[in-house]
Amino acid sequence: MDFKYQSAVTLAQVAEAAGVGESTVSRVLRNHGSFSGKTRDRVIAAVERLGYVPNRIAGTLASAGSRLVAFVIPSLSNIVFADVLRGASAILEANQHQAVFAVTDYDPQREEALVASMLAWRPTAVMLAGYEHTQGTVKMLRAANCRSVELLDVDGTALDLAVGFSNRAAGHESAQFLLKRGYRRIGYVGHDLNRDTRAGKRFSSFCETLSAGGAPLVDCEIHAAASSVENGRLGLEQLLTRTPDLDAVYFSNDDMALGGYFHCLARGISIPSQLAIFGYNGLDIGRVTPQPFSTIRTPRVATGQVAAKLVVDNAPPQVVDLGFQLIEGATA
Amino acid sequence: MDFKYQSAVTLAQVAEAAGVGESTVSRVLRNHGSFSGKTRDRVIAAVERLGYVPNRIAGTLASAGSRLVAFVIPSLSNIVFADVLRGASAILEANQHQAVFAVTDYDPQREEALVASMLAWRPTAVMLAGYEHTQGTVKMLRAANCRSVELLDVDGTALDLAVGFSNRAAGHESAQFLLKRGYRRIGYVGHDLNRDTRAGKRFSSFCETLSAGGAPLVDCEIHAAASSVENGRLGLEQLLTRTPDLDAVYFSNDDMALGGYFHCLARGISIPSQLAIFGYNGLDIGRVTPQPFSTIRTPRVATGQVAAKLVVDNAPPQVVDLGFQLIEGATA
DNA sequence: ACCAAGAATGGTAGCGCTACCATTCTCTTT
DNA sequence: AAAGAGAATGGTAGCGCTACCATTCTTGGT
Repeated sequence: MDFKYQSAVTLAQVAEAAGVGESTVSRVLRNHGSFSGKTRDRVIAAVERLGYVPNRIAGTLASAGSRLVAFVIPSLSNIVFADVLRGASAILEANQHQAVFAVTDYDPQREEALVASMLAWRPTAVMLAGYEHTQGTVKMLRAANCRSVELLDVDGTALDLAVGFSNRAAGHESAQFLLKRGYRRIGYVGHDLNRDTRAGKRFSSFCETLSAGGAPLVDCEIHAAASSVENGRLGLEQLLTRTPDLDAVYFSNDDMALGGYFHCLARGISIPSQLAIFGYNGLDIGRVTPQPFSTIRTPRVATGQVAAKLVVDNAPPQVVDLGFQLIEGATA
Repeated sequence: MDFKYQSAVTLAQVAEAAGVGESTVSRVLRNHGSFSGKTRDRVIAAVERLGYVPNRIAGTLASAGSRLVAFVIPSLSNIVFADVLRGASAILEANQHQAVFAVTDYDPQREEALVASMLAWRPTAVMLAGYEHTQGTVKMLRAANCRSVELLDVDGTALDLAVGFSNRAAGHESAQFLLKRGYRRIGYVGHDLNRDTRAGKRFSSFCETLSAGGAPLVDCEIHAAASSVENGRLGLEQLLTRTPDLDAVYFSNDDMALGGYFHCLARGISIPSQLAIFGYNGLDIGRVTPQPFSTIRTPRVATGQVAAKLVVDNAPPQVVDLGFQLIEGATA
């Protein structure tokens, strides 16, 4: 079987059809430089008649500006990244940039390989999740003459640009909130922390604050798998089997927390009197549950927007901390 | 401010550094054609020493094969498309293809504009949601020498390739199921059907089957907005305010149904004895709720995988119906 | 030692555009 | 009417690669 790409209509053909030079067509199409109204009309007419679609590959090669922005993200199922992508792609589109993406599955080695293959497209920028990258990734990014943006974290040293919020601070504030509400026997249900290092940062900071507050973490249940509602439910079930007398549980995120919430509903555990639940992310769904979730709302869409804005503006290296918002809710 | 793209290392420089010709470097890098082991080693060494990253832009222009697959999808927030993308991108990556995407927000005009800008990258294929496109989109796609895949629907005439399942059949089976279970006063809560035409197909087919079964739809509440858990909850609330004596409600999808489920939980409406709930999509979350959802599970990830496979194999035009699975659940 | 046949390599013409420079065509201005 | 400024246009050299062809080295067979 044979591939054949794209109608063979080229700029040269348009030029001939319109009876003008190639450079004139190029100028009209990019609306750059000067040309008369008549000429423009003839060019446009020829373009429409021939159904010409400019070849950006050639254009990019000639002008050294790909207007492509590469996203190398851990997962697509996780709404967090979908939100970031959504925020970013709106801004990028408005500025004639295009998003390309690849999924690492939280694997740093895959990240490295994917960054390499992305770089081959000479993107304007590469967007990555967090600060934890392989040496190879860092080296490539430094060598490449393109911007990089590290997303959803600000606890670390940025390569170039970074946009997000402090996961340490989030963990800290979550712990403080629970302590202030009087919970003392606190547990944790989480997913694979080696892979999701941002969740790991929240967790360790959470634990430190609890200890400092005189009520160190009582027990935790960590599934070595991706976060999901199901794992949250299973995790809480196992945690409570082992340690039934907890009065509050901190979840690695709202998906996990929702699973825990369902477990409580199913078992008739009343929230928050018998058991308090606290999550992370501030998903929309947590506002619609019978009891609104106590959680931390993160500016995910804004993270994408700001990141995209910095890139299209070619802003100088900087770290933008967008902060987060603690939602008191009714589950803790 | 000035952009500067990528280290200026070119294949020619690698060739010089390795003391071989350009074509030899190209052959080694693509592992195509013949060359000696010594030569390969010298080339590889030079590549590593210089930190050379091949320029795919130039490569594509020279070889007329972009290995880019464009996704023009309605939304990223909707897990459905994220699932499709996930399935597809795994297959594409394994075959050295790259996914590029753009979001239409369910607007056919935007779809047209985005398809045009995607075509400029001379993609191997363009992936679209459903069959409803503007004339302009269809014309471009026909003219362009690239494959197209219409996803998540098979009720219509495909442009080229199509992968999905029948939304009409889904609506039909949902109605039959509710009728068989003895529900007679059935309502519907949905989101914007003009935009999500696949939901529209399910709904109309659902209604037809109900009527044929002697229990025509009693009432419906349609929000002219995107589907969301929140709109599901609000929708059911309004529907029940107007028509309290329904015995079952069909939702446009599981997100909406989950909102309805939460409404019932909050109001103490017992499911399914007082009110039955039936959804669509078979989201994971519906398996973890205290009562598993009655719904139709759609092969979303598989849709992406199959679509990608057809594209990388350059399969002849065809429509692949992946079917779906009715989940009896406990909510209807 | 000689000759195919094939392996290994190098040279180079594009791919379709844009950037840059050269040229031609208006108009004022004096 | 001549000159100059600026608008409008065309020609063309690459951008960095790959495809193709030409050439040069190895082989093994006789």
